[in-house]
Amino acid sequence: MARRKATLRRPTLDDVARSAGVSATTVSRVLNNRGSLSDKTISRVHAAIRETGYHPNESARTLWGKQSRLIGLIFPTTQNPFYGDMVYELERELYVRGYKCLLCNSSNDSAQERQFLDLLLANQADGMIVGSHNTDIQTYQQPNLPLVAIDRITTRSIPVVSSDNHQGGRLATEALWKRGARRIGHINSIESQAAPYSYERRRGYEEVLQEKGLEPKVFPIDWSAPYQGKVAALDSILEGNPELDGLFIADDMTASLALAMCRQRGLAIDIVGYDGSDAVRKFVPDLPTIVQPIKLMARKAVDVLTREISGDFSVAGTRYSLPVTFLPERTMP
Amino acid sequence: MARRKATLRRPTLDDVARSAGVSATTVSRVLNNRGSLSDKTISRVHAAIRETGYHPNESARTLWGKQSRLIGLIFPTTQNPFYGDMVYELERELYVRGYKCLLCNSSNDSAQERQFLDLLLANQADGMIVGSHNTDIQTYQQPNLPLVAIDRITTRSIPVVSSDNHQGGRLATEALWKRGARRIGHINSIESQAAPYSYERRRGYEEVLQEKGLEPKVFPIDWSAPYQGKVAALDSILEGNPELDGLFIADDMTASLALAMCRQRGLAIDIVGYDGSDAVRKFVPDLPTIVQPIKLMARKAVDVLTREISGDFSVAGTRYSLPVTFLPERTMP
DNA sequence: ATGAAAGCGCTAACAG
DNA sequence: CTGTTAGCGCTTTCAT
Repeated sequence: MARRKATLRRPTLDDVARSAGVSATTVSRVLNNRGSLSDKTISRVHAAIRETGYHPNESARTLWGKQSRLIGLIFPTTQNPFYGDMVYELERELYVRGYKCLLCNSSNDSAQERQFLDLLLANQADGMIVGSHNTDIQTYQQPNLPLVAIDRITTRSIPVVSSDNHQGGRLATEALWKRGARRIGHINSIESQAAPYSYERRRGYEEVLQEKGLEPKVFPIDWSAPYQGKVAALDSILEGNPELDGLFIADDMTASLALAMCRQRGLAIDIVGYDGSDAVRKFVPDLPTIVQPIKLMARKAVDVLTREISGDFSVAGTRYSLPVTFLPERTMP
Repeated sequence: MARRKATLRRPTLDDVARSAGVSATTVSRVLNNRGSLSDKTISRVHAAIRETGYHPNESARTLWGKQSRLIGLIFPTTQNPFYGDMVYELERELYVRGYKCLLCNSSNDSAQERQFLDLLLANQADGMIVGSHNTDIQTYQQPNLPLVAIDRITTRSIPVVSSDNHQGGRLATEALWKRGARRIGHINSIESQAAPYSYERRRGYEEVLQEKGLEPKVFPIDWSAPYQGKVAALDSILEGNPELDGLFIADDMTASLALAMCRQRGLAIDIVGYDGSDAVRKFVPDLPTIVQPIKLMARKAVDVLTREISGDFSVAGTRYSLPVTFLPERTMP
């Protein structure tokens, strides 16, 4: 069997039509506000709709050939506040444009990611927004598949929306300089786990130091290390470089930890982080950081996606780099 | 028009059938592994599927009467780390059981929430998991609508999964006592914005103080106040009650702010928060807190939901209270 | 072991 | 202004 039990059957157009004493077509017309209808019919149909508790069946609509108005959101995990923010803004932006979101937490696992792709294709998704890690997936190459990448995926032909990482690196470093730091170090992820554009933050940092005639000092750290490991790594940096009076740390998580450590150890090192998610700003308001324009990025991503959906693929391969800002720590009065 | 342009048309069962030289029925059988097929046919169909780049159309399947395997997740916002965690765990748990998630950020707006309900009904969602705020929505009363609430909604007939708020209040207060505090205050939300079960945290707190023969001191705070307002409110509490040496604050966000303020002001007040989301533990590892078992709650919610989906509504109205734990601050070596 | 045909709920030509 | 009819892609009797 498998057929929905009759008792659970939801009312259909026909049910409404019968109840209103008109044809299904007429009901459909009322629902879609198409053609010309008499006021009497309209109100009768509306009454019948309310009576029967009718809800249009989107599957049938989609099947007929319309858009599904379904967008896949593929991100590592909403557990990460940055992605939590991004997914939130994307969903909001898509909602007002009449799209709904299928949430796909890929855990940065390429097998999982591939499964989601199939799933989305099978569900007739009109498009996808991807902020997941894997660059090597062929499936993304499907022609005519509306797709936008957030800060990842360097494949030509896929438009990318990201924050201006280079400018972010510059801003962070300049802020540290302006605030008086002269021995400014930079902590970033180890190469293997670097986001494709992460090195640009570093480039911004190095540029500014060069302009000031200072020596860059870059320290790679394993970002996925457990707490103890991170503390140890930071400790060795701090102890091995007692001259440091400023640190640009390319990730708020690590930056907040470093901030706490410096406090506890009585080190006067000025620290600037990166990301500026809502959570960081609330939980660690005393951490100066570079804020990514998450809302803007979401809006731009949706703009580009909808343009693709409407058949305009001229955006293919374009990269949109959105402006970041420096947010100083909040002072407690 | 409206019809998908021919060039964008995705391959259908018929396309595969033609390419494999069999009937659509046979292809369907291969896909669903039903009936008896010859090995030759099977492999030929598989080849054709690969060749044509075929993906089964879920809309058609759903339309035919099967389940949509779609679950609606209605939560205020994934921007909040607690919901970010919860939504992540729910999605993961549902995924392994073959369900997909439609993400609905309701912003605690009841109009928005109602719209999502319609949307989910229209999209043939098999069920919903709701962690949003509004208790007064009639639509949730739909009979035979598989629905589980997380920590909200007190309507009889809807099963609720929550953490053991009463026990959490007890644990927090007992921890403070054990760590030496004797003048223990409690900060909670003002009544109007209280989550339905939030008062239970307070009850736990009051109980323990009573057992110890101490006087409870409860301070209500506007949780949605902006930074400055919250600082002011906390300040007036701290200044007005200099005898305090312990504070149980029913929300990590406020707790972390209070922690920072006490530090800056040199006040030796032991603070315990509530929630223990992944983000808090990473950003504010030095905040002792009561950890809600988010993963467990997600699993339980999905358990209950799937039971409802399979027609077993005996869980209606049941409340599942899951155990919380006290997590001390991480010490920096 | 395979195919033909009917129908899920909806929409859009085409009539009237 | 409204109804009739066909068909979207798929699954399943019912034949063969």
